[in-house]
This record gives sequence, structure tokens and C-alpha cells, in this order.
Amino acid sequence: MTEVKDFLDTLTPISDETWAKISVLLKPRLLKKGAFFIEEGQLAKEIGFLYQGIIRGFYRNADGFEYNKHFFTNPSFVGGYASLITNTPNQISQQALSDCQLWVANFEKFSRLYLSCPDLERAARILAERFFVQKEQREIELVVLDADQRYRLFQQQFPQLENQIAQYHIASYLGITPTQLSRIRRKLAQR
Amino acid sequence: MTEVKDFLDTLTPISDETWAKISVLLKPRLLKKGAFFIEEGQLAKEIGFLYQGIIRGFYRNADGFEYNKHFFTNPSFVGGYASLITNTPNQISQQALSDCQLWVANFEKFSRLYLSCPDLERAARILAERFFVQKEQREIELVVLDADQRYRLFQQQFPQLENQIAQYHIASYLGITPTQLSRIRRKLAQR
DNA sequence: CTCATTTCTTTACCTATGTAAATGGATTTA
DNA sequence: TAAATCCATTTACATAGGTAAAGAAATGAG
Repeated sequence: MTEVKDFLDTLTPISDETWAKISVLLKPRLLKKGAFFIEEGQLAKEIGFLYQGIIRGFYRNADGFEYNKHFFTNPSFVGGYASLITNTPNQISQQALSDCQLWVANFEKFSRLYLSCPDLERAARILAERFFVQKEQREIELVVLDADQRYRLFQQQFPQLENQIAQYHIASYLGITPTQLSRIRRKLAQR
Repeated sequence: MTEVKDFLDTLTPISDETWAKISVLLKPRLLKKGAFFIEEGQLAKEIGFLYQGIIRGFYRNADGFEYNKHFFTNPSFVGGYASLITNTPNQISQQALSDCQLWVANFEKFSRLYLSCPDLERAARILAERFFVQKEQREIELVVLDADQRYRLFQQQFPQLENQIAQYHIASYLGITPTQLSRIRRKLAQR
């Protein structure tokens, strides 16, 4: 479980007492490629820590249209964050794009520790702040950049991912169709 | 200053001791229509609480292109949140769209209170979580909805705002040009 | 009230991207 | 190996939205 402790310590130092309380909540879980960690429409109950593998988080509407919001690569927290926080049903799903290994905890128990562990609540604050900063950045990119700039940015931000996942997942992350991504790739290759 | 206390209490109850420490940091400020609270390129130093007026937060690139990320209406915290958190220069600016009244505090002093006031750090955590949820929602809307659906959503979410600010500010919030917004408005009016 | 400025709308044209369908390569399954 | 499936690419066409410029309407200053 050292993966979790190390990650938390990068946010803020976690005391041994706090870590003792956290660690008893963590259970190992394997997720086979294609399996879901969370699905839309359900109330999220668990928070996960991905220490091996790739997970996509995506929005799916009633027509079956899918938009890949994010690719999670280890190390990273995963889970229906908005659902956990607001206690409303998940709008998004998370699915393994490779075989994955996680530590999983009940979020209700986890977040109850905030009351007795200010250092953990601090870590949670810092994590939420970082999530916000990431989302704000993504928002700007979606509006200000066109699709081929977003594609090149994706290549920089996830350099190892392009060969590991399907093109249509990348297209979906960029907010375009596989057709358009193919056009962009052709144009870029012509130089 | 009760506006600030009341707002914090909606996040989590704030003790009298904590409030005493916060309140000495707060200074009143007037912002005339058109004035900036923060500007891009600078390091943010202050956090503000808007209790009267309208402020736009926007991104501006090197070509002068502007994208209105958000409209702040009272009551609301304002400030270069990402800049404050990450201690990097602001990417965004915030400008008064009407005469505004704020309470302003030095963020460094404010956030140092987290160490001695767990209830304030809790409020900060909850606020960051809410900001994240808002941004995630906005991201989905930008990708999944087309411009006229986003326009109708804007009308619902800011019902009082449409008559108070310029069309081109709304267009910029929607991620389109005033030309396109005008086309959308014409089409909607024809029904 | 009048003139000047700003904002909104309209038009013509152009581009990025979507849709649907066909093709061919790659991978999986029988 | 053969068949079936999945995936990336390509093509033709349709549409949302951008750009530039002009005109109309609203706002503001003197």
C-alpha cells in the first residue's frame, strides 16, 4: 500500500497515526481490461487508488454518445468524485483500458477520518484544488484550441498513451469523431 | 462583513474564534464598472468576496482573443484561484461588469489560518470540491451540447444576467462569436 | 436634442467538423 | 486456413460556426 502513502505525502505529510487509520480501509482490487470501476446512474461509494494500469473516465448520454473526459494513469485517485462529494448519482463512468490494480476504500469511512485527521483533510483540500486547476486548464483548452492543437497537446501530455489505446478513444477525448482525427493525422503526417 | 461569515457557514460551521481571525484580514473595496480585480500575467495575492455586483473571469490569449470563463454574481468568492493555489502567474483576468463591492483579504495570511483553524480548512476543502464539480459540469456541457443548447442553459443558470450584460460577453461565455449568437437568437425567436 | 460611439444584426463566403457509407487492414475466432 | 469482427481511413456531402464588412439600433456625451 506504500503507493497510496507516498502519493498522499506528495500532497502534505501524513502522520503515522493517520496512515494507520487509512490503511485499514484499503482493500486490493484487480480490474480486468474492459471492466468498470464505476458506472453512470449509480451512487458512488468507493474511492480507488490506481497503482497499475489505465482507466478512462467518460460521459455517456442517452443516445449512447460517449465523451472521454480523462485518462487515468498510475499513480492516481479514481472514483466518482462529483458523486461522492455531492451524494448524487454518477454522471460519469470509469472503465479499465488495460488490466488494472487498485487499492479501494469506502469513501464514507474515508472521509469521516477528516474529522479526526486534519492532515488527511489537508491532503483532501490540496487534491481538490489540484483537480480544479486541471479542469480549469482543460476548459480553456477546449474553447481556445482547435482540434489539431488539442491533439498535439494530448501527445505531449500522455506521450506513452497513444500507442496503448484505440484511436477512437483519443478522438473522443479530443471531442471529435474518429473521421476527423484521421484527417488531422493525415495532414500532420504530410509535413 | 456578515456576508462572508454567512457564506462560510453554508459550507461548514465556522467557530467564533476562527471568524475573529478571519475578520481582521478583511478590508472593504469598491470596484468601478470596467475595473480589474486581477489581471493575467501577475501573481495573485488577494482573495475577494463579492457581495454586490457582477464580475467576469476571462482568458485572453496573445492575439487578444477573449473567452469568458465565468460570471461571478454575489455572493461569491473571486480571485485568481489557480494562481493563488499554485503560486504561478494568473492565466485569467477578472473585471467588474457593474460597480462592485467586495471584502478583500491577503490570501497568504488567509490560508495560513488553515494551520490553526481546521474548520476553515474544511470550508476551503468543500469550496474547492464545489469548484471542481462546477468545472467538470462545464466541461461536459462544452463538449456535449451545441451552442444553442448552451445558450438556453445560460439563460436558465443566469436568468437575471442576460439583460444586464452585453451580448458579446454572453457569446464569449458560450465559446462563439456575436455573429453566431445573433443567428441563434433569430432562430429561437422565430418560434 | 444631436452627433458620435458602441453594440447588435445581417449578409456572403469560407472552414472545420459531423454523418453515412465504402474500403481495406488487422486481429480474433471457428 | 477461412470467416468474422473490429478498427482506421477515405470519400461525398451536409451543417455549425468563423470572418469580414456593412447596415441598423441603441447608448452616451456634449
